[in-house]
Amino acid sequence: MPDPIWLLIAEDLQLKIESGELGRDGKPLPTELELQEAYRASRHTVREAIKWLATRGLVYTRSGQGTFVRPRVDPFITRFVPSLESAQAESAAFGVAVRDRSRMPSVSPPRVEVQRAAGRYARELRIADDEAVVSRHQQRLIDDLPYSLQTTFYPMTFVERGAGRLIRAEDIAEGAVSYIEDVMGVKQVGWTDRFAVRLPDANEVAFFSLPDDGHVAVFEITRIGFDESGVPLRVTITTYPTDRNQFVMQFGQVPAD
Amino acid sequence: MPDPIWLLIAEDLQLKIESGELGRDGKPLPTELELQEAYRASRHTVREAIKWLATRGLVYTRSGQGTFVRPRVDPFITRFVPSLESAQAESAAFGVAVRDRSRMPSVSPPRVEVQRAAGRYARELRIADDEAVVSRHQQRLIDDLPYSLQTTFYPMTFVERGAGRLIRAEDIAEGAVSYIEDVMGVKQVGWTDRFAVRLPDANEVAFFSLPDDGHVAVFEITRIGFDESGVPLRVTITTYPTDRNQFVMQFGQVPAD
DNA sequence: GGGTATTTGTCCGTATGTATT
DNA sequence: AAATACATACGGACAAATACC
Repeated sequence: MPDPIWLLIAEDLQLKIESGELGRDGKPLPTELELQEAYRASRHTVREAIKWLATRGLVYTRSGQGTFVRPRVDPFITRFVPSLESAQAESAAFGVAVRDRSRMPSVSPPRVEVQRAAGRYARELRIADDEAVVSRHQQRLIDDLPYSLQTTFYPMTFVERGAGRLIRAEDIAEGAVSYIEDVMGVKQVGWTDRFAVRLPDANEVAFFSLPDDGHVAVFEITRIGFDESGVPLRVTITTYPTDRNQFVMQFGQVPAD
Repeated sequence: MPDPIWLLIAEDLQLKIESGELGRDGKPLPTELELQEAYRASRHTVREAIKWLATRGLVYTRSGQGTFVRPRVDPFITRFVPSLESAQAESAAFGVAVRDRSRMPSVSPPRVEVQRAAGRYARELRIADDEAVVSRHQQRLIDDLPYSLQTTFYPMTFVERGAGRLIRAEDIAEGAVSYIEDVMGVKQVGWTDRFAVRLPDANEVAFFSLPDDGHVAVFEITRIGFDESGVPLRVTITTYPTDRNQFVMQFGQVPAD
């Protein structure tokens, strides 16, 4: 069984794209009609070839305009530094990760909600299934470009115990973790990070301007912070597009770049 | 502009799949002919709907059999423990991560090659662009199921300096990092891990039995180990399918699960 | 702003090949 | 060997988006 025609066309186009013969400098690929004639195939067959390239992220099509080669983005690298000196350092990690590249980080005002803990968050916060939690959702940008979406869940009891700013829709400049330590004396002494990859939801597709064919997934990083007695004090879920983000962690003794 | 018909069909099928109305217990979805009649659409339109579901990983098709709901896999969680006591602990991390779940890890005999360092590895190992490196490639399995593909690059000078087993196509049971320390006195005191996500190559598609529509990406984790003087001594690249793997790291003081 | 040409998107029909049972 | 179901490929028609004059 030989390869189907659409695959031969797709692989030929891929070669010509990667060699630079096609699609240079944002120039569109040949139109479907031109490809039909060049490969002596039906439009359907040509479109299948293009679709194959598109689901692999090599090209994208714009209705009425043509097919374009997706420019390669150089990844943004986020460093997770295990700076254990203080919880505050971690809180400010967003700024730290960015500032040294002379880029401008910013965050949206948070969207604050109070809700019953769904199964997952109840389990991770180790509270009862119907207990209330505060969620704070923020968009984070770098140079006004979307960078990540972040939602943090706190037990609603924290508000009753004095951390009233958690339910205000205002940014907590010093970091919510520091704030909680200041007003409640509950100190975060460690955390776990869980890395997963999943398809983006509609919100993420819109915020990150992801292609709607679902071929770009997102990192979902779940951070659970613990206090001195090993009780979870917050769950933070942050998502980043996988096509333009990488993460670096270091352990032990590592030269300073 | 209303949604196209194929999208309406796709979303309707998605609902019926998620509610369990379709595809339970490995039962195939209705055939294309049945869907044509049910939605009064052409076969092409029905197939577009199925393709949309397939590129999102919800279903897969088998020629001559039908369309099936992709069963959700519960993710395998790999813990990256910052056990700094010794480099050896890290070397044996594969076994550690797995053993406590009463599963059986195994590794293939390595495929060993000597090659000139390509741009990337030369830069990461901080050696000249045309210097020779040893690469050791292994398949790692858990319960005889594919788990990860791993390639480690060492400077060829290590072999000349006494680490002869690096170019033997045999597993180094105590871990190559320990071996290097034993015979050369070069000790790994730290490392960096870089997490990236990319499309699988043909090797990875075959080894992990990934769908060939490219909708399942792989984690590519690059670990660079450093000795006491901050010189890189190896670069290890490990890939895992993103659809069934998650990674957990912990910092500071965290309760013991 | 409006009209027109270009290009991709959607949708239909049909025929034949290939894989599986 | 036959039946079933998906895969490939051809054809045509009209709609929608975009660019350009």
